[in-house]
Amino acid sequence: MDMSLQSVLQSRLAMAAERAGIDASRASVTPVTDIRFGDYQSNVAMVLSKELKKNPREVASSILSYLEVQDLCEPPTIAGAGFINFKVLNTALSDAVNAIRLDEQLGVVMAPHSKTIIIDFSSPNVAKPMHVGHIRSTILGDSLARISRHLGHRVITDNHIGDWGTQFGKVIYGWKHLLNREALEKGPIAELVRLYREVNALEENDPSLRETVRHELVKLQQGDPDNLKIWEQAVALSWKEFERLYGLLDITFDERLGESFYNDALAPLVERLLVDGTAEISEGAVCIFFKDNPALEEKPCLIRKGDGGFLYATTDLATLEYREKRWKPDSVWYVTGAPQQLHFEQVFAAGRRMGVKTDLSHIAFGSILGEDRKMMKTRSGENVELGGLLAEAIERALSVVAEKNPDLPKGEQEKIARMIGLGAVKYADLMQHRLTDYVFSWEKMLSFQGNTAPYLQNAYVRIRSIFRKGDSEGVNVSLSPIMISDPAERALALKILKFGETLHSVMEDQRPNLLCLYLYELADTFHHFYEACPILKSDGEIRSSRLALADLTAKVLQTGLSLLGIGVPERM
RNA sequence: GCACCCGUAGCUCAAUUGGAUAGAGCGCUUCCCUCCGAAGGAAGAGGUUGUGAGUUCGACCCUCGCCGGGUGCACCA
Repeated sequence: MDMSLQSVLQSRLAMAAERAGIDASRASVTPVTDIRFGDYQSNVAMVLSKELKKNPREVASSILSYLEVQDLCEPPTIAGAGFINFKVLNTALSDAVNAIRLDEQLGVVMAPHSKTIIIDFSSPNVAKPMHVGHIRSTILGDSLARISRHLGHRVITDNHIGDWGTQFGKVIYGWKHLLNREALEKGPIAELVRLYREVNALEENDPSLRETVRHELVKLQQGDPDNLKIWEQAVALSWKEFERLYGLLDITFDERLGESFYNDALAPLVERLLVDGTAEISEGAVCIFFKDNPALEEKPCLIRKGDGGFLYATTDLATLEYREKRWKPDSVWYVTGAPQQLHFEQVFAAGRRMGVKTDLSHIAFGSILGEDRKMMKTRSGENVELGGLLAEAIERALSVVAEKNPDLPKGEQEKIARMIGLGAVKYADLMQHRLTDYVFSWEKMLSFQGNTAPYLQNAYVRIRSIFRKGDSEGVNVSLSPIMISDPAERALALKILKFGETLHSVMEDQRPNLLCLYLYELADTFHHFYEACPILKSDGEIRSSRLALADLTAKVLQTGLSLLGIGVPERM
């Protein structure tokens, strides 16, 4: 499968335009906005009429006079201001859907140039629990990685965890004086957090302690063996808990190079930039100024503090250099929240100053809000922990499954509940435009109605149940060629053909919400088909054709959801 | 003060990147289970796309000015 129906029409149109002596490079064909106009439409004539200084309808008609598509559709028409409309023949539509059925990629065309893309996401902090703040980065980053890979790109996912912060002064002091071994084994991160808080409180009461705690941090940074050992254990214990959550979410990383990995590179990097004149000292700090960039003119990028310490940006630049050298990427995507935009503008500008040519993107996203429309927090004002949140999602899903399907064995109910609960959390996040803040609502994300994961999973389950039913009743459920004739079949077939294009449009702006929208429309279109066209109750070729169409729909649903990191159960 | 993001139906959000009469879900009003899962479907009400100009065949989308909300802005990450 190398050409979709849409792209065939597009290239025919381009050929016709060329013969008409018109620049054909921008000839594009898209699905119609309204079924009354046919199946596909093109607005080339209107786009080009401006520069040709001709009437758009005239341009359209001159293109049409050279257009040969009689094997694919009815004679194209000119409508409105100069749209060219296509109504695909049932035979051509049937052929196109049958081709997709036999294609492992379901009609998805590989990206013409495979790129190396590094995706930097999730990045929790050691000795702290993962919380809602990490949800979007983790889910969005994972989905983008899956989609990029599916389109044939070489993807490197890297979890740049915060394993080298100032918090370690407190953690180490606490470890030495206040550690509860038993608690550490039961819940490592909870115990590390307790140590951190307790030391914090002690410092409040006894400011003289502050110096001692700071000294523990300095010792760590200077390589003190005892402190290093404590640090290593804290990192390892934290990783264990992170991995449990990633396992639950079915998310993996190719690399896990945290901030500490770049420690040794920081001092030489700053020195080098000072020597070659990229950076300069200002008010005691080492800065990179951007005098040629009006937006950043007064926003220098600080890479070393007055006291000699390094900053967030320093590590990011060292990381960027390392990645350049090791992977020679075409793109690096940083999946972090919108508030960090200025920071990345500075880092990217500094990177370019250092000669980095790679395409660097900040894949920004909005915040998760509580029902009160303020940043989501617990009642006591703390961050909501991811582990607890996922557990609650599964628990809520389980009670729904147990209620609706009490006959299923307990073990299967739990398995299904995991898919529904985790799918709901992921989908609620991904279905929205990434830049808008979104309001977290259990009720909405777990609803079986509307644009939710459970609704889509249910559409899949419903199709599977047709086959189970057919099997049990001895109906022949073998699949034979799809023959499109009914309007509901046409609509479903056209929607299925749109799958590949949708994935490419997601990549244009890193927006999985377009895939969510597509899958929802697909499920919706299937339900129309399901109402209008009896499947098991029809006979012969029509039944096997409709079964095949339903089966193909299920495959696209399953594949699409898997690209969002969401699984489908066989029943629910 | 400056910069960035966002203002779309009562609520939560879309809109194929400048295309045809701005679409869904929730909620509301009516219908449809002797019929493949009603966990579904059909129909209806609901809009000056914050606001005022501009650009053009055509604007939710692009430009400029306002209004309202959020976030960030030199030694945290």
